[in-house]
Amino acid sequence: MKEKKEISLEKPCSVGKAMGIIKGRWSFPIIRALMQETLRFKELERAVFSINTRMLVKELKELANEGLITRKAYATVPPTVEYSLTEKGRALRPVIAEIEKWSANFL
Amino acid sequence: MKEKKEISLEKPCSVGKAMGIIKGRWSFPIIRALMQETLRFKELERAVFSINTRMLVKELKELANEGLITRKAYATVPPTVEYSLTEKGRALRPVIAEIEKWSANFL
DNA sequence: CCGAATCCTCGGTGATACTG
DNA sequence: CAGTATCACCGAGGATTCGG
Repeated sequence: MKEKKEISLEKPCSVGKAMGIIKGRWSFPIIRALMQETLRFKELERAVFSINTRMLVKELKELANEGLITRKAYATVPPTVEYSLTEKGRALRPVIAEIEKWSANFL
Repeated sequence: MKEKKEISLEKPCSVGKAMGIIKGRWSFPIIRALMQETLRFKELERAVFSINTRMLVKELKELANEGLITRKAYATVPPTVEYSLTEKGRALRPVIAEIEKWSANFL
């Protein structure tokens, strides 16, 4: 199923694979929003400015698939679903920190 | 000129702008190749595995435009063009380092 | 050797309406 | 509230050829 292309993005230097995961337009914004606290779907939709439902769903699914976030659904009415970062996801904090540092210095 | 869309990618958190620069599929591979040494066009084409001419030209232009790399042409025959990182470009080293660290731990 | 110029494909993204 | 379902678009990316 899916059978992604998985051509060698470059030398075997691991950065390529990582970028393959966090390359999306919304990956970092979402991760960043969850970095502070667990959020529900609607809260995320508001927190990540200008994203729409479809993209949010899609990204959340991908991120969950990569093991960066956890989806927890409660059988309440109305439904409640909470998203939070996994260890793997939280481990991206230093990466984001470095990017922000770079942005601050050169942008 | 150009007048990029520049809609607010997310909250004003700077990560968005940075990602806008390094999001391309080839940005990091190229930067990484140049991190070690100055390279000529053809050398780059070989160093960045599986890239093609057009993409290399395009990316180099964009990166030069963003001030990440420097293009230096010599009027020799045959022509010689060397690309090297600027300060701004080299400053991405810690970012890449963090990504590699993350990759090593979680991929 | 170093690109510029074309043509084309495909997936990421967006808007909107609908459902459990 | 938390998604699914469709339709449509645009630009990044690729293959190839041509020029200085």
